[in-house]
Formats: sequence, structure tokens, C-alpha cells
Amino acid sequence: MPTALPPHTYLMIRKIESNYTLTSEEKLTLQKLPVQTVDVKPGQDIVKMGDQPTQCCLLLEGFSCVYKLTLEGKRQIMALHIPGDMPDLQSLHLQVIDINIASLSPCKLGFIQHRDLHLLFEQHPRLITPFWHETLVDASIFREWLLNVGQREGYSRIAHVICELLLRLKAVGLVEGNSFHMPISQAELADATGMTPVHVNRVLQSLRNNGLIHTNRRQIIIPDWQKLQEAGEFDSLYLHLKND
Amino acid sequence: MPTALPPHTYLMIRKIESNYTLTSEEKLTLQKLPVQTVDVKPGQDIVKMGDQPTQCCLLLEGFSCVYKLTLEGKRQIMALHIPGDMPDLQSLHLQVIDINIASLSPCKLGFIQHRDLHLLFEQHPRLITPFWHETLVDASIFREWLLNVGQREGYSRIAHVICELLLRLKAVGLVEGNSFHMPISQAELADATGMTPVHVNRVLQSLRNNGLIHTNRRQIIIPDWQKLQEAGEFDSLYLHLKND
DNA sequence: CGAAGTATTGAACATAGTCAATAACAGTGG
DNA sequence: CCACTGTTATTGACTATGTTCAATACTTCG
Repeated sequence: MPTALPPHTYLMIRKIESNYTLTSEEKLTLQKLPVQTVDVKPGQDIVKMGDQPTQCCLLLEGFSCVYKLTLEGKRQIMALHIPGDMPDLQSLHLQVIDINIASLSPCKLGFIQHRDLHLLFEQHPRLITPFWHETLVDASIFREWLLNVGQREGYSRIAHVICELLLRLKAVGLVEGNSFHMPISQAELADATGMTPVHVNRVLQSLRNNGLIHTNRRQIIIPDWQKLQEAGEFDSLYLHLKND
Repeated sequence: MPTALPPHTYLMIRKIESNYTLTSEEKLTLQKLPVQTVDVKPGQDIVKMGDQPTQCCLLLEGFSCVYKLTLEGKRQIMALHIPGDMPDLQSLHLQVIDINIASLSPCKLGFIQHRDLHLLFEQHPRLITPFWHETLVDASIFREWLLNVGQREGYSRIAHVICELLLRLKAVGLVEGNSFHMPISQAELADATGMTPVHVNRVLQSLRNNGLIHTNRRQIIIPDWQKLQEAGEFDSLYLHLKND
């Protein structure tokens, strides 16, 4: 007898359950949410500024990001998404999308219709809370990044982003020991930290030289978690992870 | 016969109504929300990192801000609040506060108990949406600030912040003609834009010299809205104001 | 009026950016 | 399996924007 595949909403439910106790009926309803999956290549726009989507996107596999461009074409990446994240949950209540969302690696996406979520919330009003919660954590991460980009020097900035990724990936089981896969180019890291690729490269070298990270392909190995956290002034409070 | 004073929730309701149609019963319930008012001096912390409040704060008069500090004591201001804003609405669902909120000018605050809001939402589930909406707009503003601080040069950054304030203040009726009161020191503007006070001072001078703003005390006069918007690369989409 | 906070100025300096060239790597098809 | 191609990473030299430090003027308010 074949084992049933987990539902597409598996990671989403897992995340919700780390903060909320779901009744078995609520959980079942979430498991049965209609999800339409799509595969996309790296570097593809998933949602664009000005769109008025009727569905939300759930990242099932891969990495994506939110970004905006200045008129001169400078790009700021404002958040990185990992499996289980819902990058455009805001579109449920903000009619016009004011950001761009793009894949950073090959991604598997699950699209959930707004009307299905609205229905879900009508039938189970208690479920509104964890979804609202998710958007509040997103906002918290934006704030921390603002502190990062506005006040920390390059060395700390990069260390901070790596710390955040480690903890978030750990929460969805994507960390093996002290290492994880980070399919992000230095140019993209530069856009995420408000630096130039050249400077990112130099900072990464000094992080390596100081023994805070090892890199192999796009695998990041963290030999000394304590030291990396200190370098990035990292305090995980803002991630609001319950099971630290 | 004396005219009844508007309820403390007046500005909040006004903001909600710019996006949602309230039934008269919903409106009445909102007007009757218990609000405890407090006056605070400039530069006072209202909420601190680590707090676990049982109430939300509604700004009735004055300006406040959200900020965080780095270990070396550098401060990043992440948002400015104007009357009608609810700076810590997030505390409804995030147990531990991960930011500091401080008054920038003398402020009148209204505190609303979480339990009263939860009751409100139980009785009128439809009202969850506008409050969720408010936190989504906050997040949108954080993102825009991240773009501002990460990718724009000083001149545009300051122009952008002024543009944002003008539109938001206009929405609550605090703009007279093309000018408004901005009780924020240059040092605070520096913390909001990730610059030094010295540099802010120089940028303000060049904005004045180019005729984009006039300043008088802490009154800002905007003689050429078009030019200021261009200088700040300002596009109001991210504010999600309905009545533009 | 006097004190404290705020704004302004100048000069030296530094972090990070720009430009440009080269090296390493990953994916492709013969 | 290897040459070919485009992308990504690395390096160096020069430059800029914005910082730091420190001194001076201006406001505001009791």
C-alpha cells in the first residue's frame, strides 16, 4: 500500500501549528484546500506591481523574493521566501499589488484562490488569526531588514541575513546539521543588503577568513553559530518562532 | 446646546471608512469602544521591546515613531505615526513586542484593551478585515522605506519621506494648503533615513535651494508638489489610499 | 536672561561604490 | 568527454557619497 503524499498545504499547516492548536476538523479543512501547482524557472516574475490577483501564492519548493525597483533600475530585495511561505498573502486585502515577487531558484508554487480562503475564514473564523499572524511576522522581518540595511555595516548585514535564513530553514526542516542550501547569487545578496556585488564578495571573503562561514557551491556551512550571531547582532525575537 | 465631542476613535473610523463601508451598527460599536486616554511628553517610550501588552495604542494627537537600536546604539526609525494610527496593532497577535515605540512630539494616546478588540471581532467578524488591512498597509510602508534606505541617495530619501507625510496627513485633514507641521528634528530624520544629522542638514539645504521645500520653524511648505515627487521618486501606490 | 537642545558649517576621513578586467564555474550540445 | 557560452565570482585601482569630529550659531522655553 503506497504512503499518501502529504498535501500541498503541509508546510503551511506545520507552520501554523507551531503557534496555534488546530482542531482536527480545522486541520482537515486546511489539508483539503484546493491548491493548483505550477513550476517556474529561476529568475521569473511570479507577481508584478500593479497586478490585482484573485489568488494567493504558496511556495512549496525553492526560494523566491520580494523586490522593488527605483527609477534608475536599482533593485531592493525586501524579503527571501522559503518553502511554506505565502509571499503575497497581503493580496487578500490589498487590491493592487505594490511589489514584485520573483523566483530565485527553480520553484514549485501552489496557488490558492482568494474565494477559497474567504470561505475558509467564514466557516472557521478562528483560522483568520494564524494567517493574520503570518503577515505580521512578515512585517516584523521587513522592520529588521530596515534596521539591517539602515544601520549595520556590510559585515554584520550579511551575517544577519545568513542567521535569519538558518533559523527559518531549520523551522521547516531544510537544515542538515549546520549547513543549508542557499541558491542565491552574490548579486542577489547585494540587492537584499543594499550593497554592491563587489562589496558583498569582499565581505563574504572576510567572513570565510574569520571562520564564520564556509561555502561550497551554494551550500553554506556554519562552523560557529555563536560567532556568526554576534557578527550579525542577531536576536531571533523578531522571527516570532515559538519553538526556539 | 453643546455639540458632542467626536469619540476618540473618530480618526480610526474615518480611516476605515475610506476603504470599507460600515453598517451603522458597526460604526456605533466602534464609536463606543472603550478608550483610555493618556498624555505623554516628547521623546518618551510608549512601548518597549520585550513588552507583552494587553492593550493597543491609538495615536490621537501628535507624532510618534517605531524604532530599533543596534548594539552600538545606532537607531533606525522604521515608521512615523500620525493621528489615527495604531502603532502596535500587531501586539494583538504577536505576544512579545519586538520594537520600541516613542513619542516624537507631545502626544495624546488612546489605549484599547485587547479583550475589547477580540470581543468586537467576535461580534462583528467583518470588522477584522479593516484592522488586518491596516497592518498590511504598515507592512507596505516598511517595504517602501527599505527601498528608500537601501537604494536611494540622500536627496531622494528625504524628499520621499516628506511626500509620504504630506499624503498621509492630508488623509486625516492635517494639511493646510500645501503645508503641514512636522515636529521632527533633523537628528530624528537622520535616524529615519539611515543618514547622519550632518548630512540631513546639507540635504535639506539643497532641497530648499532647489525650491522643493520651504521650512519655517517645523512647518514644511511644499511650493512644487510635482517636483518634490520627482525628486523622491514618489509613487503613492504603496500607501493604498483609496481616495487619491 | 540663561540653559539646553537644535541647526549649521568646515575639514579630514572612510566605507562602500564604480569601472573594468580576469578567472572560475555550470550547463549545452557535438 | 570536451570545447563553447553565458553567468557568476574575484581582483585591482580610482572615486564618491556620506561620516566623523569639532566648533559655532541659532531657537526655544522656563
